[in-house]
Formats: sequence, structure tokens, C-alpha cells
Amino acid sequence: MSTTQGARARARKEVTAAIKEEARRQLAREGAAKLSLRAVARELGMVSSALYRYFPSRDELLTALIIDAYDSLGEAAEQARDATAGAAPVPRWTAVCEAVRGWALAHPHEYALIYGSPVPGYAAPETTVPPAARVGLVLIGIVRDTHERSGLTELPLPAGLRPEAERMSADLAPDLPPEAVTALVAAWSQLFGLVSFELFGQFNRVVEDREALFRHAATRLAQGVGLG
Amino acid sequence: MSTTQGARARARKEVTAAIKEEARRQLAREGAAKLSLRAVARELGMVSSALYRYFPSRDELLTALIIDAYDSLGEAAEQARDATAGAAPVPRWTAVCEAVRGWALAHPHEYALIYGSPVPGYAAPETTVPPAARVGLVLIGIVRDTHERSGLTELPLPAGLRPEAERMSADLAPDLPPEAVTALVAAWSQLFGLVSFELFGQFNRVVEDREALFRHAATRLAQGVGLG
DNA sequence: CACAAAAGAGAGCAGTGCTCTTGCTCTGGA
DNA sequence: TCCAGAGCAAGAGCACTGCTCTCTTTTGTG
Repeated sequence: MSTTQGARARARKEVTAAIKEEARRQLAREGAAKLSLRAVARELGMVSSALYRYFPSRDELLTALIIDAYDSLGEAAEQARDATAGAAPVPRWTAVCEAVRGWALAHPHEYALIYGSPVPGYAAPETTVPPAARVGLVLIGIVRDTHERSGLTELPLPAGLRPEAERMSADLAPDLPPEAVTALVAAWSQLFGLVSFELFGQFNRVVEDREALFRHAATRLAQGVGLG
Repeated sequence: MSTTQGARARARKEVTAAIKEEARRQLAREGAAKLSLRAVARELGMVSSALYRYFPSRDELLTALIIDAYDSLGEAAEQARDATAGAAPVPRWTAVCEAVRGWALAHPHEYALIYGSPVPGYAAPETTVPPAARVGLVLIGIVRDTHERSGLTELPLPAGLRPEAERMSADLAPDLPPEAVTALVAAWSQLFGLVSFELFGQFNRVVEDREALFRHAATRLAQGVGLG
């Protein structure tokens, strides 16, 4: 049973992987909008209808690529975190931020796929949630480490935001002060604002030395969440 | 000359406007990716090829919509600025930020068109630059007013960023200190990071009371650029 | 070995952006 | 006033797309 069923299953896995690989190639070359099932099938020497045995629709294929992209980015962030395990909080934070930026610059179309306009009429299914959370968890982890070891600087929290801050804190990091979690969520989105503006061309004719600006802004974000 | 040429010209203007109007309707309903020239033509009772007399390609039509969207958003920001002419710097700043967010929530697809993933193989032409700059100019204006009237708080500027900061300052606001301009550019992108995360679903299952979080984050951004 | 499940092939449907040719209408100048 | 040329609409057609349906081949298993 294992070998025979395994043979089919293995072949299926291989074809599935080949489809994703070719799709990723096209994605990197032309972008998500021009990703064509027929072109993928053509390149793989199969007919387009055969591809539907593996992915029920173009959106499902895109979902698979989205999950892979989230995982790839998350891994880059985690590597930066692990590579700076002994460092001070702010350098660790900026290292992760720069890893995110570096990954985005290296994979612009995949970045656009996950952090650009959502595909219309397409709702990201549950399965994308855990991979999408990885970068956020890395950032939370750095703040938590700092909180436990050297403590966080004081942060303001308006009264109107307190209920939501406590809700988020309970959800995301019960061991952290609500004001830190709140600042963290904001900084998280702002980090991607910086990256998106650079990648999507909003900095054209405005910022030249994006690297330097980003480094500084990331440092300020770190201070904004209570590090250093 | 005026009436005769005017007749043709007027008809042309009307048809052009009708096309844009219907295109905007479809954009609002289905998103940019599903905007179909044929569907627009169909809805207008004309044949698809006739539409090419007015817009040489789908991209050109999208460009027209992009410019309109930038202008619409810019106008919303300017209105918020003018409506708070006498107010303190921080409330003025947050009012503009909330106007941006409000416009985005009211026009999600148009927002995605201008601040989401750029259409692949499509480079925004020069004509989009001035409309795209309007929100940034509003933010600069508030900082400038504050600088002239009550002064800005001190901001850090690492040595490595100074050349770029002075370049940006000379380009964008020579009357403002380079560190303020630098902080402004970063805050500008971070503002749209907050809005994009909310609009593109990144805050799903994370932030509930987005209004409250945004208000707080916008206030913190104001402080980050030296207001109050 | 026989049979059922899985996979591939091909035709076809409805849609897309865009081009080209064919007419018709309007308009500016002789 | 008349007419050539410009502007415009229409239709056919090309090369695509996602997706479905049917038919055939392959393949693993009782």
C-alpha cells in the first residue's frame, strides 16, 4: 500500500511542485495579473485542462503562491531575529525590518501579491492566516525579550484606546503591557508602509537614498514601541 | 470656429466623461482587474472598438482614473486642512490623516488603484505626479505653518542620513529643517501603511477598533514629525 | 487479470484587449 | 456652396484568457 499509493502521491506532489515553480517564475517575471494557467501548462508540456486536476482554479494556485510568499518572508524575518540573538533590542529590531525590506526588494511581485491590493473577489482563506502572522510574531518576540530582560520605556495610551489595547494584548501577547502591543501593531503596519512606498514607486522623485531613510525610520519605529 | 469646433469638442468631452463615469462605476463595483473596456462600451451602447477613439488603450483609461482618484483624495485632504485652519498643529494633522482614511474607506477600489500593487508592465506617466503629490503637500503645509508660528520640537538625524535629508529638504521644503522633512516623508509613508493594512485586510482578526487605533497612531505620527 | 480511480487530451464556451477595414457624418476652407 | 478630409462608429477577426465537458489512456489494487 505504501509504495503503490506512495508512487501516485509522490508523482502528484512532484507535478504540483512543478506547477507552483513555473507559476512562481511567471509571477516573478510578469506579476500576478499576468499569471496565466494556460501559459504555465504550456511551459510544462501539458494541456491546460490537465492542470485543473491539481488546482481547482487560478485563485487556488494564487493562494498556494501567497502562502509560500508569506512563509518565505516569515523565514527571512526569523533568520534575521536568530542571527542577532545576542544583540541589543534596537539593532535586533532594525535587523528584522531590514530583512523584510530586503526580501521585498528581492521578490517584488511576491511582495505585491501579499501586501498589495487584494485580488478582487478573492477572500484569503483561513490557511493563509498562520503564515501571514510570522513577521508579526517575530516583532512581538523581540519586544517580549526586551520586556523580560531590560524592560520597555513608557508609552502613552489614550483612554479611548484602552479597551481595544487590552483586547489586542490578550489576543496577541498577554505578557506584554497593552500600550506596547498597541504601539507594536501600529509599527508593524508602518513598517510595511515604508516598504510598500518604496516598492510601489511612491518614493520616486522624492527619496533617493532609500536604504538610509529606511534604516532611520526603522530605528524610530523601534523607539516608538518602547525599545531603547 | 468656436461653435462648430465646440460642437465636436463638446461631444467628445461628454463621451469621454461618460466613459470615465461608467468605468469608475465598474471600478467601484468590481475592482481594477475586472474593469473591462468591452463592458464599459456595452453599458454605454457603443461597440468596443469605438471606445478606442477616446482612450488608446485600457491602460490609458486606467491612468485617467488614477489621476481622478489622486485628485479626489487630495481634495479631501485639502478640505480637512482648510476646515481646521485655526486649530492646533496636532489636531490639524490628525484631521488630515483621518480624511485620508475616510476617503480610502469610502473608495476602497480607487484607493487600491493608486496605493496598491502597481499594474504590471505599467509605468505611471508624468501626468500623475502632481495629483499624487497633493496629500504630501498638505502634510508639508501643516508642518510649515507650525514651524513658522510656534516652532517644531527637536528631532534626531543620524549622520549618514544628513546628505539625503538636505537633498529632500531642498527639493520639497527648503524652509524646513532637514530632520523635519525626513521625518515627514517617513510619516507620510507610514500613514498609508496604516490605511493600507486596514483596507487590504491585514488587520483582520488583529485589530477591532480600527478607528481608535488609527487616531492614536496618527497622533503619534504628528509628534514624530515635530508637532506638539 | 480485471476493474475502478486517477490523469491527460481535446473540443468548446464565453469572455478579454486590440486591430483593421468599411462606411457614414460632420466640418473647415476653396 | 460644395467637397475633400477628418472624426467617428460599426463589425469582423486575431490571439489570448479561465473554465467545463467528454473521451481516452494510464495505473494501482482487489
